[in-house]
Amino acid sequence: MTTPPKRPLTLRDVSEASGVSEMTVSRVLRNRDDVSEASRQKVLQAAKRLGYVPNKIAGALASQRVNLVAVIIPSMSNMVFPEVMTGISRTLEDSELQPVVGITDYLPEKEEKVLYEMLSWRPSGVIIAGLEHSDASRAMLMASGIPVVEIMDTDGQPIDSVVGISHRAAGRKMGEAIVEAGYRKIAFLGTKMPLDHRARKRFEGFTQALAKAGIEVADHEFYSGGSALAKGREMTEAVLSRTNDVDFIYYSNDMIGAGGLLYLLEQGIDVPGQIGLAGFNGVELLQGLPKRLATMDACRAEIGRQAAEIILRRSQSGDADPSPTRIELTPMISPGDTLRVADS
Amino acid sequence: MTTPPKRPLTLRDVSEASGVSEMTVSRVLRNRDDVSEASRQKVLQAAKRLGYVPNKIAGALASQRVNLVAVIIPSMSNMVFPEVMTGISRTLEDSELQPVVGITDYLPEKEEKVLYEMLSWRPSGVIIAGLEHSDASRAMLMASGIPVVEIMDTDGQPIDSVVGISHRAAGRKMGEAIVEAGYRKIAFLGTKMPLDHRARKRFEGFTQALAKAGIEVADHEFYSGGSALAKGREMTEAVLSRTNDVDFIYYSNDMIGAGGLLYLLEQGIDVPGQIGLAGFNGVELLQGLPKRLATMDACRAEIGRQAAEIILRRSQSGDADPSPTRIELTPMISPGDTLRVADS
DNA sequence: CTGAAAGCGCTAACAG
DNA sequence: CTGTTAGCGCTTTCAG
Repeated sequence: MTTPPKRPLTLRDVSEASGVSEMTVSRVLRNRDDVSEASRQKVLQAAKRLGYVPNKIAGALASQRVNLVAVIIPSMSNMVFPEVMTGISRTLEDSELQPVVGITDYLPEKEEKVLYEMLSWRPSGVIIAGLEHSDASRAMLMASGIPVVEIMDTDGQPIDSVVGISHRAAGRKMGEAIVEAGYRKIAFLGTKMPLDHRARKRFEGFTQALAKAGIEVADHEFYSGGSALAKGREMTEAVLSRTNDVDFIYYSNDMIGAGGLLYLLEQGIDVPGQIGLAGFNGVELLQGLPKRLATMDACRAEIGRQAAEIILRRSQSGDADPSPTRIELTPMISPGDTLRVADS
Repeated sequence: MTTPPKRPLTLRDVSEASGVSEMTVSRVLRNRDDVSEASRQKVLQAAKRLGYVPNKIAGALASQRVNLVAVIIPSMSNMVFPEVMTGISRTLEDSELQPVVGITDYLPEKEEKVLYEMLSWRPSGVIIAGLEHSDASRAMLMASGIPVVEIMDTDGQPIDSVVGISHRAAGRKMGEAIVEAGYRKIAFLGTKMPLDHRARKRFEGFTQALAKAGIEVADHEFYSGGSALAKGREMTEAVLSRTNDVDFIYYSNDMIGAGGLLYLLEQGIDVPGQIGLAGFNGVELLQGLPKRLATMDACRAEIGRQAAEIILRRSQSGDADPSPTRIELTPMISPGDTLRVADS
């Protein structure tokens, strides 16, 4: 609160201002209880008066401890990862650990770069989306010697721990439900993202389920970029004008599904009587649509929570090379109003 | 790539493995060009072989330079800040600087905590949303001695630089356009967020514009939490059932506006003939709705871009106490399909 | 309960 | 172009 300093304040400044040794100042500022109340007050007062903010860089170097958790995700603009983040933040909130986010845009090279950058800060753990990484990334993670939790997906070989759902199974399950409900001419609309492995796996599981019932995907279309809602609309129109008698459309995410739903209702098409619809994710947005789109909850917040929990546990309990954790959550179908209930 | 080390690797390890001095290794790893090609190759090879990742903690402490930009925003789940982030990331992308995000949930205490946390890492600059901060936060920012850019809002006294729009003017402008278009019984629906100062300022500007035309807000309602789309729907229904002959609804954000639009269309109400609508933000989502909601672009990406630009400029050019920058962008109204064009 | 000494792993600033 | 010498600001450790 005195005159703005050119040089940031140090412990020494607080020490001098309070007449207490640097060491004791350090103790007070770290909330250790082996300090007399008198010293504590003197220090706290001086620190506040000066506007001292500790230098974590120095602290971290000296203590070899960094209370940061690197969270590496593909995107922040599609509703799914923000929810994962919420789960992570909530559980880390009242611990020492703090999440730091890196975005990869679904690009392996960028993932590698971001990972390198993050690891160079020596975080206490890494939470990273997906099981597919470049060799270099895998090597870095293995060499880092810190807990690694791969999230979202369980279809593959984890490096260390993993928390997620089987997207293959999710796609299969939805495919089965659709077939069971009696739909037969089924189209698929999704993202043109060769690097979105989870969407791909859902598609694989889906076609597999149809195949088992002797059905082939009647039509499909992939998009990239632009407003997902608008794309869902356009693609739905395109498919319907191209292929006759489509009676179901499976969308790879809720947002394009919502676009399709709006389009069909506008056209006066009976949903789910004439055409059934389903998406994926269980986004909150769906609550506000004219009809609730059938979907499947991807357990996003829960995945975040559990992943953070693992890092937390490990960073506390000595971290004595515990065995990797594997958590596979089971997403449920919400039929909403756009998927006929199977007669049974 | 050798056996996983218990202790993280250091420069010294690379030095020994490559037979080059620590100092030269350091130079190579920082891409300095005052190293012979021979040494460079030896070092690079050894580093890659060992899987060495530099320790930025130590580097930062030694060099007194941290290439991090603290970005402090209220939320990540409402479409507006992710876009700001995109603007920031894009312009920082090919520089040394890296954004690190902190979330405040619109809570001043949390802002204070996050800010303290961030500043303790001694970043190269701070980009922070809004002009309203606790005294302690302002003090920290002023004492930090690093460039500070307050974003989104220009209605107030900045600490240092500022990039944004006048939300008061934005509300006023929309109010004027609505009145000019001939609407007279006007309702307002918004968030119940005493701490969302920008929404409040828009509301103030809005009522002010109406007042100038001798009009009072006919009805209003505020919500908090839940799916914005669903809330927009509910609130719109509530207002219409409570107040007769409302001919315009101004929503404090596009998401609830979209909910209202869907509801009105479902009810077979003529938009904008019988009731006009407008939101705020210019979110991409609107492209997929049955009608394009009238809105006003908040210039989110541009704000992010310019803010980052300021930090970048300052951190490069010696940072010789340059005068604060002030950038006020001017948002334009997009009438879309839900605001009658003024007869003129 | 308090303090002194010795680094943490790296880079600035010099000297070769 | 390369190496040496001092720290960066804090915490650990060990004596009081």
